Amino acid sequence: MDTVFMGTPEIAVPALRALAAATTVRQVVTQPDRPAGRGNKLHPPAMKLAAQELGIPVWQPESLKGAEDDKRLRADIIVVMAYGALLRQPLLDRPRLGCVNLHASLLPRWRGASPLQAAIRAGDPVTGVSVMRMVRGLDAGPVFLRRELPLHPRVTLPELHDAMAICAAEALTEFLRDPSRPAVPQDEGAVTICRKLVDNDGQLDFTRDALELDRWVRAYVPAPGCWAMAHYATGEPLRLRVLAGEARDVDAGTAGSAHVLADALLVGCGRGAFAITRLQLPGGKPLSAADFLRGHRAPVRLG
RNA sequence: CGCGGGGUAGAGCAGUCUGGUAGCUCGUCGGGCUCAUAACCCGAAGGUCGGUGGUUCAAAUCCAUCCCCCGCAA
Repeated sequence: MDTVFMGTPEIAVPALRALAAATTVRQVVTQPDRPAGRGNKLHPPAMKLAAQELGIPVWQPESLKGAEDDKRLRADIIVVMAYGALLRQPLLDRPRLGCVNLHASLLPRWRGASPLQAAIRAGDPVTGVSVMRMVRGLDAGPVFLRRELPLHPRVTLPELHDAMAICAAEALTEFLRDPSRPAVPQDEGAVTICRKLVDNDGQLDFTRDALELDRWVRAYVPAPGCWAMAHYATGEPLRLRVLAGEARDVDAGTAGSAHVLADALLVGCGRGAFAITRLQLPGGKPLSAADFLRGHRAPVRLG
């Protein structure tokens, strides 16, 4: 069977390997090299490097507009995961067995751009991968199969990311055993949406329950990252990046009031207290709270 | 040439503007106190101040250049 894989970031790489193991991948389509990082140098997407390693031709079109007839997209199935652009109807209609999307949630829960973060932040006990037929509309197609992935109580985004990448590869392998299987429409009444996250989504609100802060930090590290303004008795406030922490069942006063512990910066919350155990200052490296408190004065309030 | 922050003892920092004996907190080591301790007291070791060149009687500090780290924007 001839296939085409479309995807861009690291999380989709194992799925490409799974596809290459089960079919003949004629073409990998990924986003063009983009200026990124310090100095705005061009960086190739992770998928490009993986495809080159596998000896698969790479195509990086700026746009797929009018590319429906391109012979590089000739395939029995096109598999898409985190490609980074919408596919138009003529392309969706083209492959004999259709276009198949791998999505990192148990649809219809968490349609959209940040399903991993959404699952951790919501405290979902289980998430997973959905394999679906692509249709017009955001992650709205009928689902061929789901593969579950339990969420450990203290899981962080990078851990879930890596597990999800493997899970997606396994789900794709399972799907390829019978690509003609029936697909079940999603329950539109159960749809939840997670939009693309921006920097402001990471500003911690200490009037919330400490348990939510706990999930919030685990869900957003390292991107978009959680942060809070640190206010001092004197001087300018600083923006603190909060890299790790945990809810503690102690009384730490009003929401936002800060206290120095041996191993943490304890902040009062709307309910309970949140212990920041790892953080980063502007321009600095990540520090344990203990290291931070050694060389810096302690803030009196966060928020 | 996208914007900005930083490199000083094992760790985290101050000192740099205004050149003139290398400092703070913690850790480490030794000793003391204690039923005991991450507590407290006394003492010690540990740094070519990121590299190179320049200015100067004198450079962590001023100038030039290079290397490395971090954040933002994309």
